[in-house]
Amino acid sequence: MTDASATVLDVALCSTGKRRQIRPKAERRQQLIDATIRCIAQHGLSAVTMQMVTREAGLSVGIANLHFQSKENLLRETLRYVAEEYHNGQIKIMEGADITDLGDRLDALLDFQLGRGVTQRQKMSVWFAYYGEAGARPVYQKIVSTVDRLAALKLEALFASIIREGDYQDVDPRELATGYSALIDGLHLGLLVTPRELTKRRARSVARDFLRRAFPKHIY
Amino acid sequence: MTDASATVLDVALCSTGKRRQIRPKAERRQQLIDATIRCIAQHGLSAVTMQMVTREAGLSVGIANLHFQSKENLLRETLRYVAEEYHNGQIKIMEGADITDLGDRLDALLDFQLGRGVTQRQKMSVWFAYYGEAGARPVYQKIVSTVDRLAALKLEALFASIIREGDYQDVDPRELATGYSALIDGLHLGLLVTPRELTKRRARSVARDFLRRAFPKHIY
DNA sequence: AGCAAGAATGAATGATCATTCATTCTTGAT
DNA sequence: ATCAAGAATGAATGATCATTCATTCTTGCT
Repeated sequence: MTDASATVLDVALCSTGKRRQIRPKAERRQQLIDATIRCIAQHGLSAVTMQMVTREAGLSVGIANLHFQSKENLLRETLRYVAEEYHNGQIKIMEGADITDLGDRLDALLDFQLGRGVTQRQKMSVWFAYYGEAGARPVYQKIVSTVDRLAALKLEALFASIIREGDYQDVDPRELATGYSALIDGLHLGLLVTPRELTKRRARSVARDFLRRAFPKHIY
Repeated sequence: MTDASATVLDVALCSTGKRRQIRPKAERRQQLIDATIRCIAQHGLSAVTMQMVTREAGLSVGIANLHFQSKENLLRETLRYVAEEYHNGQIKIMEGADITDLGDRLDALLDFQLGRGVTQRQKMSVWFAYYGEAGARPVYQKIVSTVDRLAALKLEALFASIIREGDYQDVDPRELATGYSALIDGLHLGLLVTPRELTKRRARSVARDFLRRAFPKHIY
């Protein structure tokens, strides 16, 4: 039996009993990005250290530089990941052929934007941590605005369809899309900073109100 | 003549030729807070150092700790200052006896919120830098939510008056106030992160649209 | 089994930062 | 003119951090 020696080795190698594992590059990258998200949410972007992230990931300090070359790179890729996840989700709903009714499509979008997945404190924290730095960091600004632009165009197109279908007068799709996006951003901010005063339920209701005022024939 | 010796001294003391000056405590504190705002806007909250702030203020490194005890304290007081400046401005408009027409009051509020003073990149950067950290720092959360609460109540009261005056049906002042505040926050965010796609002019127009849809008899 | 390739480790390094405090300077009262 | 009070300075300190790299370990191939 080799059990005894194996146990001793395991304990000596790591407090959690895990052995050193070799995994594909893509998997390690994702592990590190996930750990970074958790660290930013818990400690704030400005307090995140490489030691913190790698400990959170259950890996050694050297590995982050092996896969990302630098901290700046890791942070940049983390932002890209979160940004793309959010905007791909939106676009999937807006382009998806599975929903034919436009009112249902609006509902699905709202559910996604203010539903469980996105409004996790974790994701919102990351989101706004980067927004906070974007004013001083053109790199962040570029990532966010690039990915934002496409979603904005799709939303505008969806609104335009609804306006045509409902024959709404005096409604500009571009203006309305800008307003709706801003409203959602603002609600996310409220959910993050003043969770006591703004519940998810109320945030949904507020966003729905906005849409109902614009498209009364499609919402409710 | 003591001119020669004085000149030598001045040059030796400071590159700008200024002598060491003794100023009241309150004035130094404000100088440092102003310098902190500029530094956050230019370099981002996470890159701000004490050396950077004191150099920006034209003072020595030691003085920040003399007046604020610690960096954390300085950052906290800077947030408090920016938050109070914004919310006092709002409340002044909402309480001011100089404007009797409620529609005018709404206009004044909108002008303040999306006008020159507030939408300076500097102020917005600071604003969102702290929001970004608020998820992880209860202290920031508390400062913002405390000062936010009062403004939200006043806004709700203003909306309630307008609803009464215009006899608007199916409009909940609380819900609308939440929506409007979120919209303004979102527009600020857009102005900061994607200034190419969202101009101040368009932001104003979007906010005005929101209000017009809710209070058609009061706006335009 | 033995070996080469390269993934993973973590102690060591050097840089940067917040904070301290002995010293210098200014001001206003005597 | 002198002096005490305390405002201001900045070199020094110690802590923390990102990054490096010599070494160890794992995997898959022969």
